[in-house]
Amino acid sequence: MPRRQTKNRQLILSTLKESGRALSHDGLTSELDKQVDRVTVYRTLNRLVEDGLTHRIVADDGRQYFAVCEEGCSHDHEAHGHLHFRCVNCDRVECVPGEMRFQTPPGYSVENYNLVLSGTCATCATTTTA
Amino acid sequence: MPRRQTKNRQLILSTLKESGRALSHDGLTSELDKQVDRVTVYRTLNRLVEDGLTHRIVADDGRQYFAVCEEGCSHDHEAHGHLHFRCVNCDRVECVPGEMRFQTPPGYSVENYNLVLSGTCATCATTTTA
DNA sequence: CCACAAATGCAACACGATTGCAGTTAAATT
DNA sequence: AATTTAACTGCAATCGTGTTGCATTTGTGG
Repeated sequence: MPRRQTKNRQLILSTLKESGRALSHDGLTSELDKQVDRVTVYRTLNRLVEDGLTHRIVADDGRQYFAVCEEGCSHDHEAHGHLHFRCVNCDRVECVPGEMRFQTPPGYSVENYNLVLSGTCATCATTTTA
Repeated sequence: MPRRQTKNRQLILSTLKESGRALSHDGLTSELDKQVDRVTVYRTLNRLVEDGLTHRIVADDGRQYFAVCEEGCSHDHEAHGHLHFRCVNCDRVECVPGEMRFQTPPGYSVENYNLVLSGTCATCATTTTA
């Protein structure tokens, strides 16, 4: 039961890669010109995450965003320690440089990170009157 | 249009306080013995967050959890910089001591934090055979 | 005590995400 | 190259979390 190299899989992966940021299903399908079924997109993304080619970010709006794992991404599978920023105005999600330090209580094992900052990005700050 | 001190509000707040951790709507209503309407719980929690008495955590499962603001919680409103840990087994959410350092790109303004680690808590690690 | 707006409860809705299943297709095997 | 088989697709239906509209109830300030 190996994985297949389908058109959709490649299309979705390359779209994510080209975008250079994290896309929601929504944002992804709109870039895909709606040629792929909604469910297929969901399933394909889940497979990509399983395969370690993509990582999943659950943002503070409760939605999932997906981004390709950049080179040198030493973290395994679904676990990613880097920070993300989500603009509440344009809903774009990007990585932000940074690190975090924490002390997990004894006996606890951390398997996944989900670190999302939200606010206004530079583009929206200058564009909007607010 | 001031806020009212209703039975539900006090009940929910005290339940949260007694629990000592962050509860989901689900977990909250089950502790409430189902005497309060679902929607009322949602709305009451949102009000408590607005009033700064409670803070909202969107965990990596996409669900919202609520916890009372402990004393000395200097962060304002909905913004909270502390880390949370969610056990994937029992779904409990707790605060974990720690700090984080990050450099927001110039022009970006951070208004909210959402930092959730997930994994297995000490209790579940010893209880389950896994 | 009374008026008025806040809070409640019910129903209905919105939306993200998943599941079941029949039909399609990549890819391994001969 | 034809065959076979399991992965993948697409459609419909479903689930779960959270919200909204509206009539009714209930605090609370004057």
